[in-house]
Amino acid sequence: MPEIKRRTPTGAAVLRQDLTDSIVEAVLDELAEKGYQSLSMDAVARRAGVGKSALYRRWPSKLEMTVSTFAELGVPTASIPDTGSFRGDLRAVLDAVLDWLGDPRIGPIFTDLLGVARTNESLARGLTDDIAAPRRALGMEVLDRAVARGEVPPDIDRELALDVFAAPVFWRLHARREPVTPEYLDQVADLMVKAFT
Amino acid sequence: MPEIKRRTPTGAAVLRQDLTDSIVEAVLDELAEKGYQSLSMDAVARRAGVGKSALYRRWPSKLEMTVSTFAELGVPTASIPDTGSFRGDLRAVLDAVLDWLGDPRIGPIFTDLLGVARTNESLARGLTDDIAAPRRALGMEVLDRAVARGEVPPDIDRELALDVFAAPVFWRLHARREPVTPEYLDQVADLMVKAFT
DNA sequence: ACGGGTCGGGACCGTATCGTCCCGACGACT
DNA sequence: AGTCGTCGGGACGATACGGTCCCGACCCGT
Repeated sequence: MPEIKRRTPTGAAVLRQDLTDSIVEAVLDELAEKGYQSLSMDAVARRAGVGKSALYRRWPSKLEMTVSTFAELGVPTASIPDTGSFRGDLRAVLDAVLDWLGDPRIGPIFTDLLGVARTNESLARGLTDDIAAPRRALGMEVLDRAVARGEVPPDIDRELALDVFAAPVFWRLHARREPVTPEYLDQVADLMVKAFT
Repeated sequence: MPEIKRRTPTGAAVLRQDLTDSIVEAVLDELAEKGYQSLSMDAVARRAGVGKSALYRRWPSKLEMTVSTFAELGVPTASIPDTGSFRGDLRAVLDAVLDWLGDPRIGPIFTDLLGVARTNESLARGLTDDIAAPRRALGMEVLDRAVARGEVPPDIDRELALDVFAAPVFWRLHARREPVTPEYLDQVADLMVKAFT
């Protein structure tokens, strides 16, 4: 008696977007749980409920799959609304940073990939170009507005300013592993306003 | 004709310190080059010029070897000298941070282990207790002195202050992968003085 | 003099992983 | 109606790695 193969109808002569989506989700979940190095292609396929072939039809390797998957997390960067004051804008920036780095998937993945990027140039470039750059652009707008309002001197070092905005949140969250509260962000905002105006 | 074994005289009934030392160096080198996950016990043994047995005579596993090795990097924490002013002390703190995080071996290893610590509680505790805590204590002294001098209000949030001291250096160096210059530290110090006094 | 523990070296085992290949079933486009 | 490329599934190969074990050589303290 032959083995009965029971399987739902599938596929056509084109990559199915819904499968691509669920693979991407599976990659992010695995990445968040295990980290890049411990992420296994079999586990991703299992989690996504697809065959391993489906993975290799889309990406040539684990690395390219990871990079391109994570890079898409960089896309949804909404502009920071003009709150009318530097203090208000800055606080909104900090919230946005926390939304991102504090996300239970994104934060850990980012921290993990930071370590991997060290020995992987293409991943490092992905982080810088696809992730960091668009976000820094948002902060830059805020600084420009503050200067235009006359709240901040025009000669400040913008790069430095962006560094000190984001760095404490990351540091506290993922290096010190302590929670970041709204009160913490309030304090950071107060400090920065004092430092930059 | 039997194989001729040529080997320098070795060992006695006690662990040889010189071997332990060269193993530790090999671990740090491998860690800096490959990261924890890609560090192989065979590679460490080869690099140190010892047998793999020598490793397992000293530590029960790769993880314990790594943690205890890296923890020793936390030892040499010289106190920050009293420069007479908050600005001066703070600048010295920033230099110390850069000395540590900017070290070509320590910085990369730290960044790497940050990612690994995420899924490894004992390594996370090692980082916090053996590495972070003693260093934060140094910064705390500086804050105490500044308060005693009357340069800084006594009610500031010390934890927050320490965060914003160290975070920018790490962020710039290992997240953004941009160099940190003395001028950069000068600017950070200026900002912090303005923010905290 | 001797025994216990270390030395380098290497064989070995179990396991995990990436990536390839093949299969029968299937569906959209020509 | 046919063709082409996808679908899940699984077998497979090659490789690498952590950890264990054993060996003969060696030396220090007793």
